[in-house]
Amino acid sequence: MTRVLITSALPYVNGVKHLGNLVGSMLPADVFARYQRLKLGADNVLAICATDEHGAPAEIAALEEGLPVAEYCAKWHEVQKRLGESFHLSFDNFGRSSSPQNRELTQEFARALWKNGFLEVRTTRQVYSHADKRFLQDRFVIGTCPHCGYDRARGDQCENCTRVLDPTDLKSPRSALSGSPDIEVRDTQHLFLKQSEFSDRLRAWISSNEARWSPLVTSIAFKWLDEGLRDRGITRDLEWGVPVPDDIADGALKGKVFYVWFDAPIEYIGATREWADARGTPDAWVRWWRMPEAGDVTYFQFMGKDNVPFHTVGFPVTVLGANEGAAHPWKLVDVIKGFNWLNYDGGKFSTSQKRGVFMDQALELLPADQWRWYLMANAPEGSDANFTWEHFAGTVNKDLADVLGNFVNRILKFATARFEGKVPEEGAPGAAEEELEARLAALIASYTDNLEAMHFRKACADLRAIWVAGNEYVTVAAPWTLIKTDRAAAATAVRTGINLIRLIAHLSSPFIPSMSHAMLAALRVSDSHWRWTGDAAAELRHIRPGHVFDVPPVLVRKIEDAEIAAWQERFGGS
RNA sequence: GGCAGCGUAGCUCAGUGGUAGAGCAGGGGAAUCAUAAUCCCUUGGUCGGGGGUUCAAAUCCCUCCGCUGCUACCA
Repeated sequence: MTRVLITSALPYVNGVKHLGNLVGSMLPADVFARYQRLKLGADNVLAICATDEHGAPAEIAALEEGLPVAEYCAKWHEVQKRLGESFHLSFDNFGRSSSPQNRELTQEFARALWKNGFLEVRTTRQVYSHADKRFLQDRFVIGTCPHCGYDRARGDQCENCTRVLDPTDLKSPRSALSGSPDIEVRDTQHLFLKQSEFSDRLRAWISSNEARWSPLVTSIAFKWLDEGLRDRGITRDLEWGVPVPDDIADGALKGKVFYVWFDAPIEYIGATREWADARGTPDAWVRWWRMPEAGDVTYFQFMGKDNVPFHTVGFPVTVLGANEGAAHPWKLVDVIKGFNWLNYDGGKFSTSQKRGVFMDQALELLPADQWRWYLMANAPEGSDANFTWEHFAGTVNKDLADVLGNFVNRILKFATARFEGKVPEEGAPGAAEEELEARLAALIASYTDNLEAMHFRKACADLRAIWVAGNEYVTVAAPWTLIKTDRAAAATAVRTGINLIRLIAHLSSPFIPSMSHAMLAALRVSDSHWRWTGDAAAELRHIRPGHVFDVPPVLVRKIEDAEIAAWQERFGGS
């Protein structure tokens, strides 16, 4: 038996995520997980996500909201978890990087790296603010740019002249948090991960995956390797995070925490442990993550391109370094799927500027499936993609309402009017049905291949072609004409059409699970236990004559021009 | 500044050496079961400009223009 492990890049806990965040990792991970469950069975698939909760941004956002940081994170974790469920994201666990399980694992990884000699203590100089009683990250120090004189330049880069800066370059520096000039440069000690020692191994590993990963992922990874890996600080002078254990460096880093980027990917494992603990099988995580128990697992990671360096360099170094001399090495990722950006009407989605459409707002407008379909059919796979309201409405109306929704409606209404709401038994499949079966077999094969390759746009095009093939069949079979002269032939067309709805509902379920469920419910057919198949002929004979069904309300209502205009107005698109 | 990616039909995008493709929009036809929803056919592009390699270039190389991202303390 083969098993599949899927992780989505962790959304930062800092507020509601926008559609760009959704389509860049969580949504495709869910679609892929749903497909794999249909193929392998739910027990052989594990899909993991979590909120990424540590780091200075969470601390500062909590201050702004007037909440203790732990409460702040708990609150926004719940919000994100609920929104994910509302989007039908079917993660086996949506965890928290601040969990005790992740704390334990992060410390375990750090101890292994320390023991293996891949961590060292270095002294760095950092800005400390007396007023804020904390060390400031470079970008939280502001002052006058020495190059252009801009008086609100940040310590990492001047936004005015774009030059890269060091905080000590700034004239009249002050804290961006309190505005206080009472700051000083202090020595502080940090743990550094010796990434540079892994260059050759990483290059060989990435090269070996070049054929399977996309150019987006490999080109970013090679870029970092070509520029030369630098050792990376993995601790921070913060309160909120996983504490550095005292048994590393003889307690020299007491009171410091690990950098959010060190503990966040470890939460993939942490969230699996949370899952195992919650279901009362605390050892169940081992067979997904430790070799040789996880030898039959293929591990897929989904992420936006900003995350690729951390998943091709940072986390692999953590894993490889901890694995040296280990009896049960950690599972390394097999396939990385990266996404470009989804832009909003020509500009960037922006959390800080509230530009674009956010997950909670989207669901106020339309059901999740409409968004899921649009986003996946136009996923930013090959290059950055662009969201516009007109394109969105056009896609939803044409694909979901006209092609799919109307297909279901026209068959069930006709069958009810002419065959009393039961699957008719007369007639036998003929030329039209054979043609349909052959067409479906070819389309399903292509659809499956594209899902396997995680080519989601192409998979959506195939799925849509399957819906079109359904309409094509109905048009050719024309039961409304046959019913006048050959009731048995009309019955065959109706029976085939109803079975086709069932097959289409199952095939569509990874992308539009709610609509799929509604179709199957109307047919009074169960949506559990169905397995992925290319056997269209058998599927089209599944529902027996005499079976009773319902005509559901319109599956997808069309978006009206007035709504598009109103939404453009409300969200600021053109 | 450096690095990377992109620039293909009105729009959104496939296509990495062998006679330019899909969906939408536009045009024509068929059908009238259905959410006026469908199905078929079809118009439309000197593949950003220029130069080069090749029997052959959207595809490889150079250059210019435009857009985007990254640049290691953003997460």
